[in-house]
Amino acid sequence: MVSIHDVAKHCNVSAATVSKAINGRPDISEATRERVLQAAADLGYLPNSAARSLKTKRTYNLGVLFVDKKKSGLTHEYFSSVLESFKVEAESHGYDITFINQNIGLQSATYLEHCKHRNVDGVVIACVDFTDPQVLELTYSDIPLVTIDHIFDDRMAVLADNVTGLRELVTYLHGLGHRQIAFIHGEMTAVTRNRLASFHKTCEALGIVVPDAYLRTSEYHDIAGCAEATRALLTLPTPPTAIIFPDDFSAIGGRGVITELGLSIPSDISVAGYDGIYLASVMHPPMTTYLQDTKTLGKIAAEKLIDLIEQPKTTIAEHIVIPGALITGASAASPNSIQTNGFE
Amino acid sequence: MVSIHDVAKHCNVSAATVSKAINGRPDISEATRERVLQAAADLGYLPNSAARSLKTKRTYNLGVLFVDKKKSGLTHEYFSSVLESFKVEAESHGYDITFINQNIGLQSATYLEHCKHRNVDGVVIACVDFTDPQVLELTYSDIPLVTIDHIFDDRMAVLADNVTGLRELVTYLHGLGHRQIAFIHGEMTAVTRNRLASFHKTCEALGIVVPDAYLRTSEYHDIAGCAEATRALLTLPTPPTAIIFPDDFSAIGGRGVITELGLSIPSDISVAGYDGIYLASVMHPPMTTYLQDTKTLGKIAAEKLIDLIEQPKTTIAEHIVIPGALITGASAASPNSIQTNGFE
DNA sequence: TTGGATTACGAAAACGATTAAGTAAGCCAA
DNA sequence: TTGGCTTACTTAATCGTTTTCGTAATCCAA
Repeated sequence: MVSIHDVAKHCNVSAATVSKAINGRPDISEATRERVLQAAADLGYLPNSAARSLKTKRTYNLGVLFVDKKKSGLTHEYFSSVLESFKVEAESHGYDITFINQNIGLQSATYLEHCKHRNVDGVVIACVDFTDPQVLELTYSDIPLVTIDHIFDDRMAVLADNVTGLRELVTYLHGLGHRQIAFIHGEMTAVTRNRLASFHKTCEALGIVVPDAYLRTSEYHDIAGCAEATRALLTLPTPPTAIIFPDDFSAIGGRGVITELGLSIPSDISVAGYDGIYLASVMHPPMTTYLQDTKTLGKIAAEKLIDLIEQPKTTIAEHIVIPGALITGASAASPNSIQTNGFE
Repeated sequence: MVSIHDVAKHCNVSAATVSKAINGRPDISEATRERVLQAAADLGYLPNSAARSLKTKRTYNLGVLFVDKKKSGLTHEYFSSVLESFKVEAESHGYDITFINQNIGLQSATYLEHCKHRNVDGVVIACVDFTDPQVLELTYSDIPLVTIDHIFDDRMAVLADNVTGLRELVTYLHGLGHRQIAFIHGEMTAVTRNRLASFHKTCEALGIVVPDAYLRTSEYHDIAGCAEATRALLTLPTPPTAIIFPDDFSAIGGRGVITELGLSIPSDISVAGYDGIYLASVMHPPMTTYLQDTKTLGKIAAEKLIDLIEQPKTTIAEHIVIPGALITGASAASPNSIQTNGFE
């Protein structure tokens, strides 16, 4: 391990001078700066991040907190896509990414304790159970923080545009001729509330009547749950002609039940998902869905978090909504006469 | 920030005593240990990892290096699944995970330099281009290291059992009656060489003749490439009755072409993938594939890496092969007479 | 020539921990 | 009573940086 002192000795200067040269400080002559930098390169000097952050209180490490109900972890397609983009952006600003967990060494700790122990400069929170006391503790702390798809009053938040998403989906289905639209929504979170409100508002505006039985809950990413909810909808006296699922992934369950009951998509029933994950585009027929712009979501989250860290005075906590895009796949089409005759 | 000195003052002992109490050192009385621990808890003391690792040269951080050709990053389903399991295991041993990149702050650096700068205790390498000079530099260093699905002579390696995988797939297809089996394999890596060798060996043992035209290359995870290769196979004078794709994901491309040409799976042609990702099970018809045990792969990789770190003297670099399992989906069936009549 | 700026550097303290070495107190045996 | 062990601490150095402050040298204006 070659330290700053080795470089100093090699140049006949003090360690302080080396530090200044490396960090681009002004009170040093151009000649010595070059001499020092050359020596550092020759000796293979690398700054020790532990020593540096012990002094400066800055680690250039960003914590990532992600815990979903289904324990998908990194295999969650929507999240891993957001995270990948977050990571790329963070790295371009000189930050590294580390995962937050509930350990300090072999002892268990809260998320906040873990963050303090590791001295992360900031934290991004996504997809967690936002009612978890440990998550709340973290959001009440003074660590710079960005939440994804959730708003904590005065905290920075980056959100997918769920209101527009549901409006566009419903409007599109309505345009195809559907008047009996069911909505299987995820468990009650901020995201779900927005989607649900937008669903109702859009239906009302379009004059679509939504029977209570057309609304069902099934956890996000829960294939079995979505299958069950779909089965319930299809066995109603007047089943819907179109179903909107909680997300593309759980749609697998819903579509499975439809096929199993001998119905075909979209001639017998139309379906739509949410998220626009890759999977949705390769299903047969491809999913009509609302694409969430995960790339932008992750990038903006990183940018904003770094703003909070580097310009705390002038950065105000915003709630940034990232637009998505309607993807019209063949899973939705005009309802046939048999399907619609019992209604309207 | 409450430090060890604050706790010391609060207990009227020295900082050294606090450190010993916290770290379970023997030369301290049970009474003071308890007093110190209580005070630490009361004051909300948390050890500062930067200070600690500056002294001890141990960070309890594990670096993860993953860069695939397609820049999938975390969205790579196979890898993210391995990593998730790696992460869970590492955390249970008190280690955190951090990603390795080519930056030190805003300056660019090699992977090795990044590791040294951050003082990671060990590194896991997966899916990278193992001919990349920077990856080689890393493997020639003295950092504890585990590679996944690749062998660097004297380094620890954890590998999926590609030999058994291909043997089982070929044997299964042969058992269904196939004698014209094509293999679209990925770019030439250690993994590919193993699969290819096993493919040839098994075919030979079963008396299957493999025309050169039945072997094609298409990069892993490359849907378009796999589509093209499949198209080439299907336009041969005597097309194969079964095709093995590089992986489940790129199989999407191959299956697309088959459908596009008006053929149906498996009545006209059988297909098999590799990996056993979730996607494979939800395709219609579900993929016959070889499931890689990503969970075990990740877990063992973490265990072995930690062994290397904690018991360097007694841990020998092994090449551990993790068995997978044949998944028989409806994408493969007995070839019909039309398909086979031109041959055998 | 004097003295106030400016420039370029060094000395030393500090960050928060760990740990080798030193020591005071207590105990016990001879 | 003496001296050798233990036990339970403390002292002080150290890890590799950063940063404040001090200072010698140079310059320039009066």
